[in-house]
Amino acid sequence: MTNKLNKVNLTKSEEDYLKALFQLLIDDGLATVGNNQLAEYMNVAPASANHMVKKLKSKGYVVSEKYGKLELTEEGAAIALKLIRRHRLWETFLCDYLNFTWDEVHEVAEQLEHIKSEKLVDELDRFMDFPEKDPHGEVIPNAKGEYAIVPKVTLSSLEEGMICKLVAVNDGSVSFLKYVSEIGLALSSEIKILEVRAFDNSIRIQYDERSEAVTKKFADNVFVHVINC
Amino acid sequence: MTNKLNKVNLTKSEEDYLKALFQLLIDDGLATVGNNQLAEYMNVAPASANHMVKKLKSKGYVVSEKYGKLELTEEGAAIALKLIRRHRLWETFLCDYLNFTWDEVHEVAEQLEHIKSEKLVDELDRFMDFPEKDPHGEVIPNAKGEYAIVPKVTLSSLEEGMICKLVAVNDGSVSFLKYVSEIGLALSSEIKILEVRAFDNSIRIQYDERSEAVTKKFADNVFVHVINC
DNA sequence: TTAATTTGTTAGTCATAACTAACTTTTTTA
DNA sequence: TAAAAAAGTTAGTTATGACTAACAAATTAA
Repeated sequence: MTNKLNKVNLTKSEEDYLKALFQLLIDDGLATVGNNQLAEYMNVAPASANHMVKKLKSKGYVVSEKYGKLELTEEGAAIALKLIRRHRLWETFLCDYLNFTWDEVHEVAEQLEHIKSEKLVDELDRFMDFPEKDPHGEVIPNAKGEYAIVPKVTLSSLEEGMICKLVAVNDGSVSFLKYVSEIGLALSSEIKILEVRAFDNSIRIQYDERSEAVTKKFADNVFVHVINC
Repeated sequence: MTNKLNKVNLTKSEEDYLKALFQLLIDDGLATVGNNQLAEYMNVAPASANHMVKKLKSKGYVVSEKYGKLELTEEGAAIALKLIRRHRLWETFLCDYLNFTWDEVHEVAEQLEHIKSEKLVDELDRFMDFPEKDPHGEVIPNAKGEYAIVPKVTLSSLEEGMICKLVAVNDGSVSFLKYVSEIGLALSSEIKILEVRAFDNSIRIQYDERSEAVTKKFADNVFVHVINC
């Protein structure tokens, strides 16, 4: 009630930051997100992100202590979810009705998601008969911001031929994290299971333009969303 | 060729000004447009318009002498036409597919027309099977910026029951212009012909919430686009 | 044709949102 | 645990596009 006025007319930038923070925190399943991480994700200098975080804190969308990690308030998360809903609905529209390909939609949807009109997006949703997933397989939140959380599964639980997306990595083991980045894996990497060796449960995966064999222990600590099976 | 780089990435504001100037010059059929007129149309202070005009001149979209009237270059007009095309296509889409009403479309189309993607608008055009007019009866320019110019007719040439839009007034007679504004008529006013009196050719017109009787001489100097007959 | 009005311009300010550079705090690691 | 590295912050600059206030030129009217 007190911050109803604040909600009106967020700038495109404010919206982008809230969405980015949401993606880092919830969608990519990271436990903590810091200022520099947000800056890197947004492709801006740390000072720029810091400035915006201050602003979003003063407006009640972000919470953090000085030198501490960032969190979204309920209001902040609600806005981010609204943007994600719009983004995914537009992507679906572009692919299904306007002959856009998988790789062309993102840039345009990034612009379309900022159009201010509740009616526009809800009518678009109705026009397409309330699709549940976007062209990348991501779940589209409904008008209330509700969406089915696709449970994260470990890479080790998949079978040959399945395709998945890396959404998180377990624990704070430095050597493990180093290993992950050294072999070129990153959040959002798309991974295909080429082969599961029965005798030791090691698996051969393909991602980007390379393939790599990893142990079960490694795969136990990699969380993915299944895209295709 | 030399200003190909300039063409890339106009800001939303630059686009808005070019479109406004086009509307004033060509669409509304005014002979000359000055800085303050542009400012008023854009709802900004004269200084703001002046500043932007300078910028657009330096980029080769506008031509004018100091203290002189404003004109668009071919490049400037082409950009304006592109925006008008986008605007009218989106308005058509909103009305025909997303259940928007006549009066709801404008504000949203104002936002949508700035989305940067040639493919988006051309595919939208194809999806709707290349509509020729928008919901307000305005002609939609094609992908090359070509459009049929609806000839301007005088108010005096219309018959009872016809509805039209005021798009221009003739000559520079001050008393006439004062008369026009004193009875509450303005550019874009929507006028219905209530009655044409045969004995002196005077006509009774209705617009906004009022009706007024005007002489043939008056009606000879008012140019309109016919909306409905 | 001079005075008044309108129109156009310039100068300086403000907010947004980016930047670099310098600095402080926290975390890591040697 | 002390030094190095990483992470976060602050201060000051830049560009865009608004604004007001003051002023100059052009047009209109007395």
